[in-house]
Amino acid sequence: MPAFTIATWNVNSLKVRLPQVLDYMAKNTVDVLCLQETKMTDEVFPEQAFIDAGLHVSFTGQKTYNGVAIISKLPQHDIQRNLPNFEDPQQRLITATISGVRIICAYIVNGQALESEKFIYKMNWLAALQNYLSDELKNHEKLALLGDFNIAPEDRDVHNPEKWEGCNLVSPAERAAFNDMIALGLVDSFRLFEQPEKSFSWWDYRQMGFRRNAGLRIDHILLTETLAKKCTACVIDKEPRRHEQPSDHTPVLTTIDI
DNA sequence: ATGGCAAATATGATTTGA
Repeated sequence: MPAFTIATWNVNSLKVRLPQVLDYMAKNTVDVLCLQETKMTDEVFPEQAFIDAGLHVSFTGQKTYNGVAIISKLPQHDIQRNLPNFEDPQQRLITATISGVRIICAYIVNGQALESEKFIYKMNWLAALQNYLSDELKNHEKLALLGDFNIAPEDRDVHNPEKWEGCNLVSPAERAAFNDMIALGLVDSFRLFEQPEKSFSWWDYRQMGFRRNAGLRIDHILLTETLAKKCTACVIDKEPRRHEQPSDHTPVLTTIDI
């Protein structure tokens, strides 16, 4: 059974990070890379750069904010942009089938603060995602949801849980939404394996967050039981975060025998 | 208690992110 590695990376502007993404695909055995926060319209998306590198790509974006893309070594089928059940000007989701695996790439809403309009939007968006997942699972036994969830599922996913208690990204309502996805039968692939203490996928640019390991684990790869059974590894690759001019997020990679 | 960094838009200061 060949190894199939899928990854997620919030690049915080693909314009700035394109060389790093191309370099990453060239130097790593990644079959599928889901990107978030491309921050560009489809008209200016660097599609040709990926094609020239022998890669397949699908994307949906907008000016300044949001935007998602899927990069893959093999062709993509049945590409779907946005949540079909949720009218949304913000470009936050793209789905494709690659090597028989349904890949959902999501940039879940940040939410800003619990009392804000943006938090209401976050919870509504999560409810629509839950419905969408429920539908997709009816048709796809092999499904993976990858992305920036903007949710730290447990206190051990937070560098300083006392200080963060009840805040946006860790609140009970958000964690309940995360657990609703688990209740659909999805598995957090990171927790299938022994992991180092204080493993995070995002670090604040300020106050030397990365050097102090003051981070959060908010980027996740969830798998259906069928894929989880054949999952052999999940790692956070901190190397790109050490790069000059890094994204504030670093890639998470999950390997499955398919 | 506050802002601190980075990117985009715009070309100075504001918004957003998490």
